[in-house]
Amino acid sequence: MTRQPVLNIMSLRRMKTFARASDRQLKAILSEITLERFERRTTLFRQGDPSDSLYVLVSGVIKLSLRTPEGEDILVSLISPGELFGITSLLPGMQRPFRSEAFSDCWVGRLSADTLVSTLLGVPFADFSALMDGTVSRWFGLLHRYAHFQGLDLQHRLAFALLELAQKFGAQDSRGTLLILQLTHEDLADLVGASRQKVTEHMRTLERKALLQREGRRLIVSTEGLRELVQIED
Amino acid sequence: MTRQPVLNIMSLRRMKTFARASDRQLKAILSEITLERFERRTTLFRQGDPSDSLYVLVSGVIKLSLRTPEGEDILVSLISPGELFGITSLLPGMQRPFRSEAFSDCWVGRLSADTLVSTLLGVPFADFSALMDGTVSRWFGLLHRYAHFQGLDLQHRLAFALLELAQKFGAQDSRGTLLILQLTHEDLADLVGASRQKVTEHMRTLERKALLQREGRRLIVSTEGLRELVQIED
DNA sequence: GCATTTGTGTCACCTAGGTGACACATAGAG
DNA sequence: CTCTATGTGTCACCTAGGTGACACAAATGC
Repeated sequence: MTRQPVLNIMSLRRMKTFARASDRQLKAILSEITLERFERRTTLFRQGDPSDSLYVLVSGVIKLSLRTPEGEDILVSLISPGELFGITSLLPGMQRPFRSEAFSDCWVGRLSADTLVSTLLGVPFADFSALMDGTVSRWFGLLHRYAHFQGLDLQHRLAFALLELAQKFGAQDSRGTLLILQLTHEDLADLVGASRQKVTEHMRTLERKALLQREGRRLIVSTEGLRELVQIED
Repeated sequence: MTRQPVLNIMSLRRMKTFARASDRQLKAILSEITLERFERRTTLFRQGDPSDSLYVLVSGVIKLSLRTPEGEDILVSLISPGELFGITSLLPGMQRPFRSEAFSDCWVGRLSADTLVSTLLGVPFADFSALMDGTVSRWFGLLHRYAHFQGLDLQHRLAFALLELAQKFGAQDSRGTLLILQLTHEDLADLVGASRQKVTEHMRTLERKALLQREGRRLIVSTEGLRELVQIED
């Protein structure tokens, strides 16, 4: 087993996140970081774990990935030394969206998101976290969507997109969820990354399956039906 | 033209981002928000504009989209009332990554990211912004990558991925940029969303085009060459 | 109200890329 | 040094989905 690396003020300051911090702040942070070693191929956390702590990669490479219900693997990102990861811990009450595994032998520092934020900004974590939630969490949501879309066929991408839209722009209606939005098939195509024609075709088959009806150009979707469709393999 | 909507403490507090704020904070923010009207199909900002201000959608729907070099449109997100958008203004020195356009007639509040952060958190914007940059900006980068990957063929996705890796894990070498990373074709496939076999094939053609050489299982990429390859249509 | 533009439905055709199968190379483990 | 795992190269085949083309429907402007 390799010797534990030194983690001091100097080495912290070389990392982008800590470049601007004062010696006092870094000292405080250092005292809260736990160094841990992970051998190649061991996992740090898995999808669905509570997102409690934040990690700093000291040495090695970390792989963030996603396992689809179909058993396909999606490599979301490779983390290089100096980067922070496990960032969902900055948002309130999140679960880990990705699996994290040591791509090579790694040394990793672990600290609480709270410590980081309150030390660097001197602000209650809850306030910070709420602001993140109101702003930047959308990026995360979109990232999540795109990553999941990898290797889904059009049918399923469409179903997911419709569910998302129903959630955001849906009004309850006796026949299902009414989308208060005039989307053309072209818009949907741009959203799911497909051609206008194929979207038309698949929308018709969804209609035939009664997961979808139309009233003029307004859509009424059956959220239960769609959810069932996409969760068959979940 | 529709009557200008009222924007007051009550209406702000119904929005997720402002739910926790005090009356004093909201009052301060209100005094800094400028209400603007955008008719359907007009654009608020376009890709590449400086990311100076932050927007709150008061009514209507906003569309965030991306125009690929190939002329394809990618619909990244639809924003519903109450949401903040133009969030890149929270990161230092960003440009707008997406085009923003009124999908229906909209009322939009505009304020500076600085105002929001210093009012809600009472922290210098630069500090906040630096922390965001060190943490959450990765989400943004990934989102950007996935969005751009939409409708690119494997060849180009691979090229982009290799450039990204070269940037992150590359060491300068007489023959090009050496990747200090033992990636299998399977890993690359998981990264670009393709099958192992096709990745092998395309890697070989990249080798034949001399954009890539191998030394055992290490890769040496020609960043210039790859950049040229992907920018042909840029 | 009519004319023009914008959206929908449905073809037939074509190609990028998925899949399975196998031979060969290589690299760790013992 | 050898054996087994894992990775690479390359087939032939198949299918989801892109593309162009056109008819019809529905909005929208005037």
